[in-house]
Amino acid sequence: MSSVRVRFAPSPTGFFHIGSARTALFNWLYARHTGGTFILRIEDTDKERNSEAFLNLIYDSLAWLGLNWDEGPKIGKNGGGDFGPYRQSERSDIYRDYVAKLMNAGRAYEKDGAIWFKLLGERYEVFDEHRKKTVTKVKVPPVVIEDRIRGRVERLEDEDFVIVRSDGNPVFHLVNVVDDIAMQVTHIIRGEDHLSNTSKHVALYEGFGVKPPEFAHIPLILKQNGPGKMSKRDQGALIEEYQRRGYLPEALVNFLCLLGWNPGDDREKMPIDEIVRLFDLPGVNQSNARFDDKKLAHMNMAYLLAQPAEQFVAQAREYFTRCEKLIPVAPEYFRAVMLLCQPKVKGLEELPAYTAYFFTDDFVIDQKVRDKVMAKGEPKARLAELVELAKSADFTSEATMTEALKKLAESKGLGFGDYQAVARLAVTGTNVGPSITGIFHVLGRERTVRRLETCLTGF
RNA sequence: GUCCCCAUCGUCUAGCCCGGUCCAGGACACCACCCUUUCACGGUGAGAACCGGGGUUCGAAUCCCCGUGGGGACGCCA
Repeated sequence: MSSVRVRFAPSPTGFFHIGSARTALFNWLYARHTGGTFILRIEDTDKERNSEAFLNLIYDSLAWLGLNWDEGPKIGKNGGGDFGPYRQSERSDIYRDYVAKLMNAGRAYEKDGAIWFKLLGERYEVFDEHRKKTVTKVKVPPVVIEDRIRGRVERLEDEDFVIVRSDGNPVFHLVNVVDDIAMQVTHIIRGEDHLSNTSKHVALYEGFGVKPPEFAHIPLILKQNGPGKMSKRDQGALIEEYQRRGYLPEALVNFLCLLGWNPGDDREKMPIDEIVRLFDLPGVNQSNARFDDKKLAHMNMAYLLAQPAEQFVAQAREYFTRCEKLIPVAPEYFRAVMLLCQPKVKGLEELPAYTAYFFTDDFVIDQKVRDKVMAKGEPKARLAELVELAKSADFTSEATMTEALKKLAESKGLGFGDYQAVARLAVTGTNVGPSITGIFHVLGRERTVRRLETCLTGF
């Protein structure tokens, strides 16, 4: 195990979204790539907005994405570690000690009931037009941030800032830095929105007399439509939504890592082991990336298509169960239906509607399609021929059905196409779906005959 | 308003660090054609970009400066 220690430090104050997931992912990838340690730390110092439900959502989402943590709150196989507790709400004593250190060193003072971090330098007052008030500034040299992705960044941090609120609770900047020191974090990989906080953090490290860790500020994910970064309120922003809709986590992870990182060549679909092997900080981009749900859907389809048969069936079953669409049928029948449709759908969420007619005779008939099919050729005659065929044909496999239907068409001097549309309408009610002979085979003789006859009778 | 970051097809991006092999490559999306049993998948092809202006250089997508545009931060939120 290398000495690299990275952390993902979410706060349970809202839904877990794409941006957080990618920050977690990049940290996880870096830890796995370097053989280091991935720490999960819960930044729950905002008592007003914390919720246990959001906390559980973080655990669930990370687990679903496969981002296991080595140290952190102990959940299942994850967690534990020598630097706990890993919830900031349980670390008050530690913060108190560190604040005392600053006080003793003359680097913190009390004002208005709060504790402020003290910058070293000559003080002067100035009126801030934007904030409409007079503020005390300190003459200090700019803070230098050596960022692994941005390079050298300079920023002036010239005002004292609050580190402990008047209610006694420490603020983000303080606890973030204290915990990173206490947990011996070596690399801080976080969103670029934190870049301007970093000058405060570097000042605090200096105040504690500790060399800051490596910083790596990754680009932000921009919302698909409209301006600005993606937030939890945006369309498609929530991880739980993808989970609910039956997206494959591998696909989402693969898509996410390509937002702001690339392997340096044209490869896109890669197994996670390969991504771990290739991922490194120099490969991370500097510019923000716009979220594209079409590309994600495509990635999901690619993964679905490549799924081994039994795994796909299991996933389909789980999805049907979860959204209460599972109709009690023989497992072999369910399996046959799913495998017939696997190459046809873009996602698991399409499956229930796409396969509905396999599970009920009372399926919806698309009237537009019906009118169209019935208006062309001699659908009634074809239907009658199909009924006879279905009564006698060999339903053993899709191939035997195809053979039988081809033979019928040939004997009438017609083509496969002359039967396909009307047959499909009769047994499925639509004009889209898998191979019609595949449907016959899966449906079996009894159902096929019944549906063809019903349609014929309905003329 | 101040400060910080960024800038290649509509989108994600390769190329940029180490200037010439780039009249800029791939993927998604879009369009056409092929395959075909409908719809997809797949295959082939088309259209589509170096933000603008200055410099440096024999030569710049690549280096420098300015402008513009995009993003972020300016809380006793995280």
